Amino acid sequence: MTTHETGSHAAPDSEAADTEARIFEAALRVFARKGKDGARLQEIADEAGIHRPLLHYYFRTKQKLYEAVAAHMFGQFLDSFDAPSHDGPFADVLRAFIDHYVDNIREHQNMAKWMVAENMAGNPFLGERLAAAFETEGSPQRHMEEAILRATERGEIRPVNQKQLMLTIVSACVFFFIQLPTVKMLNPLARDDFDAFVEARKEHVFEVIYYGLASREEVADA
Amino acid sequence: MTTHETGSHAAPDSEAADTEARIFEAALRVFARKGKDGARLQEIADEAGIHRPLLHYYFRTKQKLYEAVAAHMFGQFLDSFDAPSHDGPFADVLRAFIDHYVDNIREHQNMAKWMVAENMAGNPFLGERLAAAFETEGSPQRHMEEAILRATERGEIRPVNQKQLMLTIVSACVFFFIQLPTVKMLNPLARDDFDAFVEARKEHVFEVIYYGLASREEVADA
DNA sequence: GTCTATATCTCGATAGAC
DNA sequence: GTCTATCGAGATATAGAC
Repeated sequence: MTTHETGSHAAPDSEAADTEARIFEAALRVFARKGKDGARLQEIADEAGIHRPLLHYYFRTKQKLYEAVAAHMFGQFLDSFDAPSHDGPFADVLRAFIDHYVDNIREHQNMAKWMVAENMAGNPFLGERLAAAFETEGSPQRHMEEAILRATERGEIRPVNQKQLMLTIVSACVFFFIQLPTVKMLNPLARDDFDAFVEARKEHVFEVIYYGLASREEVADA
Repeated sequence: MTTHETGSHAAPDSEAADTEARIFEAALRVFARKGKDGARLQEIADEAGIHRPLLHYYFRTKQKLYEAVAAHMFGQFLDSFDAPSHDGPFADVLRAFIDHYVDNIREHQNMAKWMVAENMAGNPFLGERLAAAFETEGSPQRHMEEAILRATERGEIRPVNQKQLMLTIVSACVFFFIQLPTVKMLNPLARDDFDAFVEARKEHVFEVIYYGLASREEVADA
């Protein structure tokens, strides 16, 4: 589930559906920025370009609006871990995962912020649901972890704790989106040409994680 | 500045200072969890075990309380990037930085959450101040970046963009603290023995970033 | 479906007794 | 320095005209 289902107020002429969608998208942004309690309905209404009472007309209460937003975000959250399942050289699998994952987060930055806000608030829901998904053998969320296990068993890569590695990859791919204002201050490329920065970041993350920093001769000695 | 300066209400018998400190520490936690707007004075008062009006007695307004908290957090924020300046083999410098940095964030998890909340809200302040610190030659915040540059110039490590690398190291060291509820659900060790998990994580981050994943023979070929 | 007006409630802040 | 009581502002929610 990645798209917001329009409610019972949908109109054929699409004007109403458009208003509802604009409210919903504004809510995605504001809830992501401020969290559930910090968000203000006035701010959502302003960003949607509508008057506040319309918000109640379409979603009745702040609680219900948040629930609709959270359900939407949660669908994107699970989808983001889907890795294309393929079984080539591990370098290719890793590169494809980083590419796919970073692109997904770039498209769903509000979801990433919402996920972080939920965890900072101490809410265990996301962890519980993700753990359940990871326990299901062959689930899309497990493809990457299984690829790591196969690669270590084959000796294709050196032995590594696959949970720690997943955490490192995800951290390197997500954290800079969460910290964008600071990243843009420290890195001119992120400010001037964000897409180019994102592509450079994908390449850097792949190279550091796959090859590491040590000069080749030094690693050969080790 | 890493400790909260007690206000003008300090009493010699330390009862008052104790109450003020308990309010302040509760405020650190609640503002970290919920952000400035999401935090409720009632929640802070409950966590401090006091009645709400006492909060106003010591800090007058929510705004002033937040400013005191933010000043405290900001001091910790700048301190966290201080790297012990030494010039041994890069492997040692990297290991020391990871060790120092992770220990610091473990001791100041509220600061890390606050930093993330500020960035998610779009506040440029942290980025501006950190950028200023990074531009000052020889500042403690720049020691690590300078160590990376020296190591690449010497051929001690392969060529790498030092800003991207700093971002990767910081991401790998901080993100799991921000995502603790999820990490604890996915990783039994993080739940059962958190300190052991943190030590294992330091080691993993060092090894992946320094040596990478590729098997030693494969890297020697590359 | 959208607007104006208003009711209701939560939260921040103050007054005053002790 | 701490409590009870209360005020006033700001936020959510509803009523009713158009």
